[in-house]
Amino acid sequence: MPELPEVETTRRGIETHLINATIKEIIVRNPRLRWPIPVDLSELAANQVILSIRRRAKYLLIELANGTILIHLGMSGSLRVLTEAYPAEKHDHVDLVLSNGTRLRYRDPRRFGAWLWLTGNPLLHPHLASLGPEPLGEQFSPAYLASKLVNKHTAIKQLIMDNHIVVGVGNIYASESLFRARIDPQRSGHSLDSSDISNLVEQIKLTLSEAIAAGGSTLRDYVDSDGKAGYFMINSYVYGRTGQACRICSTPINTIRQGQRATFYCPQCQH
DNA sequence: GTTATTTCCTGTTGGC
DNA sequence: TGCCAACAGGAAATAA
Repeated sequence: MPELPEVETTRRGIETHLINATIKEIIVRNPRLRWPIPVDLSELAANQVILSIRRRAKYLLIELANGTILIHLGMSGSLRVLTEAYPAEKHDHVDLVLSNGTRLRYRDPRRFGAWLWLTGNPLLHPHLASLGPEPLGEQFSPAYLASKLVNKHTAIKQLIMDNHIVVGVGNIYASESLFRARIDPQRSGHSLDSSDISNLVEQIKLTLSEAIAAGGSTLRDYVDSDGKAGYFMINSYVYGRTGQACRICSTPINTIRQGQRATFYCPQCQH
């Protein structure tokens, strides 16, 4: 399931193939994603030069002179670059075709993703305007997080997954970061002291940075790959390790549900 | 304003 | 072997 590191790795992987290229057409085989793909997407984008490929939270932004294509991978989406003909398979819903024949192919079995057309400043679009800061940016600091935790009785796990507070921390990295910071995911936001908060901010940044670095080395090939492009997983401390021994203290890892989501933690290490 | 719940979708897994 | 329920999950939409 693509989290921020996967999206950033994807951005880097496709950027070199798309930047400054001209779009010939966009072939939509199935428009039924999270929202319908605009019927006129292809004619809007045709003959436009790709100026940049940026990322905001888990959204990818393909910027053209007359607008922006916004892509979200949902939870099962992936993008590949094809430099030669390759038959589309069942869940290959979209091809963005360049004038040189190269294709950006979108696959998404669960169709939780999105392809939308934005005009004007994409960062002001309703989907992006109310998002919190990027976790790897300077704006996401201990002082900032502390300001967001005042009077918050919600569990810290759910707070760091709230896009209004900080973006890009999904279910996997929320559990991992809290383990690495030795913080019990069930603690309420306001119960964290400044030391906890500094530690948590640092571990979120480190965990995500390491995953991006790992993704760059393990998934460098986004060209003509055989369909597995997109996902990778860090060697987790707690995620998915229910009942297995904690890598630090050997206590069995525990699972609970918070807000309909699985949370994994070590009851011995995390307080 | 804040917080909790529901919804979107389908491939995979486990129980019977 | 087949059937079916449960599960996974980001984030918008809706409810409380």
